[in-house]
Amino acid sequence: MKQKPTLKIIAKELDVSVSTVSKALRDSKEISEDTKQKVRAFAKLYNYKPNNIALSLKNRKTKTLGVIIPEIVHHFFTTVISGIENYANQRGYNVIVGLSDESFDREVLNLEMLANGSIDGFIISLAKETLQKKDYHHLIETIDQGIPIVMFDRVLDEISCDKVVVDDVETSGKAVQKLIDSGAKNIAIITTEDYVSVGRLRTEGYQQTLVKNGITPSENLILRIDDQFNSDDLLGHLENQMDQFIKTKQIDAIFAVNELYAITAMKAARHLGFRIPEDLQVIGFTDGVLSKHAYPPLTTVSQHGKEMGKQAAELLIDRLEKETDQQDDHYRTVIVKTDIIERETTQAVD
Amino acid sequence: MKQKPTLKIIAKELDVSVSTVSKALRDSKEISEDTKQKVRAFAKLYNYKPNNIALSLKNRKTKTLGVIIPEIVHHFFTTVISGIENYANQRGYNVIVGLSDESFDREVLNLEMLANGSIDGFIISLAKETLQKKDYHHLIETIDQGIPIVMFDRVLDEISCDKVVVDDVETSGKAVQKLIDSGAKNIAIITTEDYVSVGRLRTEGYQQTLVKNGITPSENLILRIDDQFNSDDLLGHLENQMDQFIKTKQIDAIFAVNELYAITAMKAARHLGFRIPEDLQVIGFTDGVLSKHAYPPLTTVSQHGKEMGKQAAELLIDRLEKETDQQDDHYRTVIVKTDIIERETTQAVD
DNA sequence: TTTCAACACGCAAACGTTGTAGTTCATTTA
DNA sequence: TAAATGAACTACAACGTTTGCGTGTTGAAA
Repeated sequence: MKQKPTLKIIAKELDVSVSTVSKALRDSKEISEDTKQKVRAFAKLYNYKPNNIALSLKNRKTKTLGVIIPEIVHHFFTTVISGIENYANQRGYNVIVGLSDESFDREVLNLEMLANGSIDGFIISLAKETLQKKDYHHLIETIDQGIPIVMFDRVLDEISCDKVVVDDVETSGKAVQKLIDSGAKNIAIITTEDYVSVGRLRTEGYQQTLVKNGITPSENLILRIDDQFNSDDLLGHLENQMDQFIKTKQIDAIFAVNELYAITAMKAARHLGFRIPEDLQVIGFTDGVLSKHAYPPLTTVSQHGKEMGKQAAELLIDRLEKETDQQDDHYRTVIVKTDIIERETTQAVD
Repeated sequence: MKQKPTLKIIAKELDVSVSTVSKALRDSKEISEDTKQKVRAFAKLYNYKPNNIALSLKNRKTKTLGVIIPEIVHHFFTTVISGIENYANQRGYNVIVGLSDESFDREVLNLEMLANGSIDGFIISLAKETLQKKDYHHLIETIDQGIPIVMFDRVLDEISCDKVVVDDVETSGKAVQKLIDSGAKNIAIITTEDYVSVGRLRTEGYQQTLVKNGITPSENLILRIDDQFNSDDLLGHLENQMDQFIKTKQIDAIFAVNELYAITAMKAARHLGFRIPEDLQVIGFTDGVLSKHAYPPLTTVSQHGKEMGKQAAELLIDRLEKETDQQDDHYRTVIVKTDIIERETTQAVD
């Protein structure tokens, strides 16, 4: 086990000073061509690579991004991560992931752990519990310390920082319009409780679009799922709620606020004897593996997670690298566009 | 924007030396109770937290694990990550993820970037390209430098290090046996090219089990998918191959080496008019979201990714923390158990 | 009064870098 | 020939910590 060479070791070996070695490797003109050659040869031979930690300490920047998400076994979030990683790597940054598990405390913990010098900035999507508690002190403190934050997907109007989102109300508008155009008359929405901003916004888009088409939205057709974070039998619970809902209402289309809800609703509907899309059309928000491979393949709106990740990383790194850190005022919110991916749970519009 | 307090700042403010502050905070008995009180109060007030980078430099350990995987939009790998994160956090470690994208070069790059002081050890699942090239110099060099590696899932016999795996041959044996017990006579396997060790091993298990049951394995019933890493229309390509295969053979059961293959095979079979499981039984390796929500829900063998992640992290941290780093000899390989999760693509055995 | 612990603290080095400010020596210039 | 120039290098400080050791002040024992 040969240990990592340092400047000091090379210096001793070559009988020059540490600074000479450092300068030689950085091709300073203070050093003679001769010496440079020697140093470079030696460095290559022993595979010298500067120690990142030492550099971080010296430069007061780590070239590392902290990404904090509620869940990692999750198609959308991983897509975003892959967008972040890709872009960040291109610009020479690494990525540390922290998982909040939808828990406020773990989110705070992660933020604090990483804020102590380990990273230069954060990309975060908030935990449900945080949204519910409305306790944002950790975010504010972090920003106060001069560590920039970029929020994505689950964002907060109350906090001023860069953000990357999808236009939730417009997008669900699109989806609902599609349903209407395909002949649906009684469109239900399956959504989350209102404290999840994206759920609320999507519900809003649903209602607005109905109104725009001369349909009066009825609370009756809104199913708000209370998913209690980690209920043991989440799936069964979900299916029950949907079953009850579909059975008792007179509906011919469902707009679901995420993939799981859409799939589960379809399952319940199928058990109840509905044919899809003939008797019941379905559109889901968020395009994941499930949708593509569902039976029948689910029409969804795609959030382009990879693009969101890329945008978030770009926003963050740009901010980190602009020297004049005085103009912290004008934060940007980038809205990434969405698309409806038509598969087989909707009727063709004629 | 108040900047992060350092020992130096506290020291100046309190008009004592830096060492006094440090010692006070670490509750050294060299410091008077009085001074300690003062320092602690001040530190709390200004929310002092020691700088991780400085600590890393001083202690020559970062308390950070590097995890390198081929892909992150992937149920199994994310499950493993969540197992790693959970356990690592408990023991005070952070996790940096690197994505190889199944590419050898990116794997090497990631390893090198992180090996320069950023992390204390690696947990890695090899890229397909690495497996194919059989070029392992980066792994060997890393270990040589004293940075421990734990491999999981896609591992290498040639490299001695800690490993976490599933007993692939035994497990697929179990699956095939289940198929036989449920009355299948002509069991096909859909697997990868042999350079992917897990594919090869699972094929082996398949063959052995057939033999054990007095059935002669036929090359004819083995479909080896050449998935060319990132073919554009991977899915269509896959479905075609499967369609051809199923159409031309006389089979009543399929054992697929991963979830995607299983799902796609089912899709193809359904189009060909097979009823599942009556005409064709299917078992997949790896239990993910797809399997659970497939139609019909897919019987699979579960790899318990979370447990694998936990084991890998434990192996790594234990090695990092045992001081006498002399006994590098006896590396451990932990085999995590698998289970067959029966859903609706197999017949009950009577 | 002298001596000596005990106490409470400061100094300096170290981790691996880099950049600024010297230092040395030989060569050119007036 | 003395002074100025410049090339090629070294020393030092700093980034934020921790820690072994040194040191000045006490109060008490001799």
